[in-house]
Amino acid sequence: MATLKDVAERAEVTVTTVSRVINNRGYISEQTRKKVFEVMKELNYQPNELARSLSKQRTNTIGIIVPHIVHPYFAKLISNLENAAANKGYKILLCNSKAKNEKELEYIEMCKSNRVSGIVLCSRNVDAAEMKNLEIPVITIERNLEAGTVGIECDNYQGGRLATEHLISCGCRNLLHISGIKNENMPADARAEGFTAVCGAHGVKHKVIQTTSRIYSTLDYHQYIRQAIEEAPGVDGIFASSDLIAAQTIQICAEMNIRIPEKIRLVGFDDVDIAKLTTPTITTIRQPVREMAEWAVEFIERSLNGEALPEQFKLPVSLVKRNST
Amino acid sequence: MATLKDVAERAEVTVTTVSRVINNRGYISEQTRKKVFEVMKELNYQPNELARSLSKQRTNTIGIIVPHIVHPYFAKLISNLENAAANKGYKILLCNSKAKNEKELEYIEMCKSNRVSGIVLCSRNVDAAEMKNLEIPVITIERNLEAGTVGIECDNYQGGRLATEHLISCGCRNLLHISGIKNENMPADARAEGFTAVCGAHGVKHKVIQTTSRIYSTLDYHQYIRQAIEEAPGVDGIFASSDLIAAQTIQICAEMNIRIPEKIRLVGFDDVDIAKLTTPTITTIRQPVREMAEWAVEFIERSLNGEALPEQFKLPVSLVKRNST
DNA sequence: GAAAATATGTCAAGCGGTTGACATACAAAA
DNA sequence: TTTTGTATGTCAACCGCTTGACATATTTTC
Repeated sequence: MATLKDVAERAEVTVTTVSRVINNRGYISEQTRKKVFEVMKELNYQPNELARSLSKQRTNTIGIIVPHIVHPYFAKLISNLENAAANKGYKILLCNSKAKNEKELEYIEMCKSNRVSGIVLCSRNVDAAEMKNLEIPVITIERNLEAGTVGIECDNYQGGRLATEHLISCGCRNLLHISGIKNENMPADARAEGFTAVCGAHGVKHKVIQTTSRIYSTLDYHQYIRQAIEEAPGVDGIFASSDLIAAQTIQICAEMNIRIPEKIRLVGFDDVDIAKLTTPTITTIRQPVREMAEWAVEFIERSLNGEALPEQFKLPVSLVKRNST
Repeated sequence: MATLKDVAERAEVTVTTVSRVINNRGYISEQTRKKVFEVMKELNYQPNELARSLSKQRTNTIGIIVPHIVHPYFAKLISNLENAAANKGYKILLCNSKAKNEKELEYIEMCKSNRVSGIVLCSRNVDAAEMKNLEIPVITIERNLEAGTVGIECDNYQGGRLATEHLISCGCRNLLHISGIKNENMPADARAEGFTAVCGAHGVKHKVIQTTSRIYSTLDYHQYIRQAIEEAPGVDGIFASSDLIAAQTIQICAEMNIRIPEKIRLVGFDDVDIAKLTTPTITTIRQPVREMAEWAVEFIERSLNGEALPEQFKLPVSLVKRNST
């Protein structure tokens, strides 16, 4: 492959001049600039980003660590992060931790080795202590981590409230909340709190059920949902902690011959594509994923500029009414 | 951050020795090795991959270019590619071309600048000529490209045949195929050919309908599917060219009060998660995505070793029976 | 006891760009 | 006429690591 030097020789200038053209520094005549660009095209030259990064001591790479890629929420998140990053000239190093602690750590090391500008951590929490001497900004999304990282999350509590209030306003009086993973100290736990609070305030019968991390790793909640419904006779409203769970709930209800929304009303969470692909479509709480992604990239940039960052950054959610309620 | 030199000084050896330890080259006593590792841990040292790559002239990075990330097929593909890559020590540079030609080209340049070991191109075809002087192995997945790249695809023709034969064996006599993008010369076109061939052989009434790339960019086929069904009265079997289209077909049928599988039997393509999340679940043609991803990585490695590669590599598909037929 | 294997060290070039310091032109402005 | 601004060139260090060449020990092995 052509190098800076090749370009310089061919254009009959010095490497310094070519470098000036590429980096837009110092004085360069329009003529020289043109000539250099011509030669670059001729030689099919592409500056070696490795060398540049090494020299400049920065990479414009953002590492993303997620526990799943096919999970529609993370797919959406990744997509939005890639987009936000690309808009600011960053590229994405994608890591799938498969919700395993050791893989997560490995990937963090990997990101570090590659001198990423920042890490967006969407995977479950490794020991926060591990993060301490990282020397790289870490932004978490919907994860608790504390140790000097920025935590971006949506207003989960409010989301729980909105969903529950909506169910109650639809006439439901016996609610079930199928929640995310137990014992993981996740921001999403607040969804259950919002749920419980509203049910309590309205004096509505309610029950919260939590999945295990074993289920999370396969993303197959069916058996679990069936059991939950069977053990909650008379339920007339379900608040699922993700659209994925909600979609599976629709299937179980179909199997059990329970009509949605006639017999049971259902609200999901996330507002990912799948909420629009089921029959009926899913009423859900919309996470502002695009904004969350944009802020993640923004915070990485700010951190690089030495600006102070918030410990926590919470974005508002909203209810999207569809056909499951 | 700590450097090789720091480690060497602290361990009271030379950088050469440390490098030998890290790269497992030459003679090193167990004692020295241990000492070096200790110091590395002490200093929280991570070798700078940029410098390594620059020096070694190879990166262990694979660029993936897809037209969509949230599309379940690509999400699955990305996930499998990441996994196959990680198993062989490669990392992933993720690029979302949004099905736009210019973005695709940009990303190819970007991959080149970053000296990726290879590019897995799942996006639509840029001008093949652009690929010629790339000096980087390019593997396409389900795309035609010719110009010295390896094309991995599943047996689309056979897939079309399997789906159609299945529908006919279920008793269907009036078939509709809702196909992928028109005028793009994609391997997936063979699905329609298989469909037509089998229908012809059985003397079954049939019709093929093609979507436009405008629809592909939003992934919302609803209107289009509705129109297709309305314009094909008496249809009793639909072969959709993706599970995503099949899922939307289920919704449209529900709206139109057409029961699946009683009135219309439906077969999808891909076998992605969504096929299991709809009601009814979708009978589909399974693409061996894992194998395709593994071969993609394998071919990149072989190319790096100077081994000759096939022009085309076709993998077998299979029918997965679910509840939509 | 000599050859071979093992275990380090020394030195320095190279990977491909970036960048600061400094020199040298020539033009336009004061 | 002197400044100042513009446009390049020259030189070389530096980013952090790899690697080949060569030297020098100490152990093993035959």
